Amino acid sequence: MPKVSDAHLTARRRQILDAAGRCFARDGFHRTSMQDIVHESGISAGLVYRYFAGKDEMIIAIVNQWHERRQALIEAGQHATGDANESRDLVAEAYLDLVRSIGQPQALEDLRLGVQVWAEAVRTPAIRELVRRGVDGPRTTAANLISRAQGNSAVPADLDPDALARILIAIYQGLVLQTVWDESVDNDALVATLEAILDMIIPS
Amino acid sequence: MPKVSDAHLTARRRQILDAAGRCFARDGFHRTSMQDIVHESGISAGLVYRYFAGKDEMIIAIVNQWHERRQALIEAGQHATGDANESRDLVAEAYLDLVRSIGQPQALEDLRLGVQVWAEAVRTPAIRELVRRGVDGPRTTAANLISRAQGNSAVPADLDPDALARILIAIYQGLVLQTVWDESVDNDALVATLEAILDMIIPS
DNA sequence: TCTAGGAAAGTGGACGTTCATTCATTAAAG
DNA sequence: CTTTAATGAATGAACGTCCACTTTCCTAGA
Repeated sequence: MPKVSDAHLTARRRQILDAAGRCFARDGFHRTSMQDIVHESGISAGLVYRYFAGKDEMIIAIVNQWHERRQALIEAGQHATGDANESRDLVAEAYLDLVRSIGQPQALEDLRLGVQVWAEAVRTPAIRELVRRGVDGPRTTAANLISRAQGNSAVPADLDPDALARILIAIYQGLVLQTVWDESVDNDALVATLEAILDMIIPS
Repeated sequence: MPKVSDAHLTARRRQILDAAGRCFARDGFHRTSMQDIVHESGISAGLVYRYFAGKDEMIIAIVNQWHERRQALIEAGQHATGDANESRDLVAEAYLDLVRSIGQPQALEDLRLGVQVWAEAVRTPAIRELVRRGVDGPRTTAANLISRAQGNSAVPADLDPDALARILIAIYQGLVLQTVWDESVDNDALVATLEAILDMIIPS
């Protein structure tokens, strides 16, 4: 059948999604018009609707893509050992790497997009579910690790594993906000201090 | 001059602002139409423009109001001692009270609004300045307190005061996000765990 | 190897709707 | 009776989406 290659189709889809991502990061989901995305992508208006049913579907796709990237970032930090029973040091280092990545200039656009996703999750149930699922995995992993460490008496027993996991994630989220508002935040100092704190409450 | 009382004017202004706040918390700034606010407030469209030059000015007013409320919340937690040189326990308790307030059901709408403010700050320079200013005060206060505590050797010297202050604020911000996404988050466990952590890194 | 035909890729102006804002007008207060 | 508060239909711009149309590419028949 006369079609174009599959590679071309996925490339076009990515072309649109990348443009949409840039627009959404810059202006938010609802201050970005379809025309904006059309201009940014260099593609005609009509064609966009061959790849996405509408703006809402594009937003969902962007949110999915964002969480996939986040997941990849977390897994990359674990140095690809493939070990399901991660050690404390491995997970802690992956966490610190994640916090370190906040300070990289090339990550800024991605972080800005993330903040828009977080705000949209407040309003749209489908996106809220995606965000929750994206956070659930890392949280459960961390909580299990902390729980195990408590068994070894390495972590004080009065710390609730799930609560502590939530707090660690909260630190990441809050630092993303502060960095996005003020690029001059000293990320190195944050990481060093966070490392010191981790050593105090979850010694290896 | 034939006018209505000043009290009436400020009441009307608040009537509009309250309605706008409810709409913005529910739908975000840019999915809320002026018609929505008009309906929610029970006031005619034209009258709104006697009190606010336009939608943008209303958003600014809402952001200001939000930070004033936050400031009041923080000061209320310090039990009105009026002491400029706050003690560690006083500030720590104010901080924990602030985190505790996240769990109060009647605060949810306010938190949802806050998340919208944070996202808008990414895009709009004027709002970003307001948000930064709102965070700067508490951060400086906390950093100074930590710095003083380090002088007394109560806090490890390898913790950067400003970084630690940022992390504490980040915890608040992240927990707001998580609570807004999932009301069933166990706030009591969070506060208890956070209290234990505070005792470890900033002993009194 | 060449070419006609069909199917999908791609275009961009048109469409109905919704938006923020205005203004001619009425109601009410002093 | 003058001044201001208050109304809400009107306005034009901008929005998301659609669709009639053109271009491009693959296949089939010679």
